[in-house]
Amino acid sequence: MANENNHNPFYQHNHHDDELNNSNFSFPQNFQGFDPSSHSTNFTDYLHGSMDYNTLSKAFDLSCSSSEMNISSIDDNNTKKSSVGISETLNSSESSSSNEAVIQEDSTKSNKKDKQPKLGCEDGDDEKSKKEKENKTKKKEKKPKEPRFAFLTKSEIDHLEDGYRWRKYGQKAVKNSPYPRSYYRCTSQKCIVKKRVERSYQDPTIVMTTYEGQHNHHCPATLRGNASSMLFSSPSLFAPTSMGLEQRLHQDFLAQFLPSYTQNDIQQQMFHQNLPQILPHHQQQQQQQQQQFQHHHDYGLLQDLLPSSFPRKQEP
DNA sequence: CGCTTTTGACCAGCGC
DNA sequence: GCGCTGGTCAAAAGCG
Repeated sequence: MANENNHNPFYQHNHHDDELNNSNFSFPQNFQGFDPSSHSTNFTDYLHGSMDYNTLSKAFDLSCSSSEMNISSIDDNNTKKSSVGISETLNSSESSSSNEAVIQEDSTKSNKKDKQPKLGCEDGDDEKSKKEKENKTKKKEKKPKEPRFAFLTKSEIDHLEDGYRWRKYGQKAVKNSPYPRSYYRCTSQKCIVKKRVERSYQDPTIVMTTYEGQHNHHCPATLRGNASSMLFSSPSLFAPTSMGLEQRLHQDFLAQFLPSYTQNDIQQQMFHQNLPQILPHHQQQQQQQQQQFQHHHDYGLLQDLLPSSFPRKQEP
């Protein structure tokens, strides 16, 4: 890979800029569970902050047929980078033809693993062989992956409130990390959105939240005018331009927001301004969370995770 | 009682 | 084919 930023573990620039989705970034090396050497990701999947997925989807105009952003589309046929690539978003097959219908939301086909109940435990070889046959036939149908967004959040709380209700359905130990990864599913009926939460083992103050899929319902806490949507409604960022996505993110998102907002600032805005009014039953929890957010403006660590060319917060 | 969390088992995909 | 790992299931336990 041609890379003019080899010195920076975070940044991988792809010079083949004819497709937006070639703007690849890797995860910081210090984030376990996302080995940057094997999991490349699009920067658009890797926004810093704690916006919920739908907000982002809207903000990025990430409708399934969006021809503009082409966010995180990676051809499943020719990537196969790893089994866990955080940004390996589906979009099987059609990518050669470009900008259209990029991120397909093929959840109907997808859930082959959601699943065969393993009812009636092992009735013998017949059952087993049946299952094996079924599995073989199913193996050929590749499960399209939902688009994913990952967030780094500096917080002492693993499971951050985002307005949706989640049910934890699994937890796994992360290789080489003392911190487990938790798996959550949206509790809303028929909503297939999932999220994973894990903590960096090198900087335990950083929580990585990965959203997968799109909510098919409104946020239980209808976040009117919340900070996240305000932040992401920047016309300059989301208006179609001839500028590459990476550049736009670079110039607009980071230049506008990061220098003036630490991640904690953003989160605190969200929680302070919106959620307590909308989620009275969660108020106590919110307040507890707010208290646990650190109020310092230690931006250094996050800066370290950013590409070296990104604008930096000015020291006073 | 209903919902959520915990946790061991299971499954699928990938690399060797 | 085998082993490893990530992801998911589902029974049991916990909780309000």
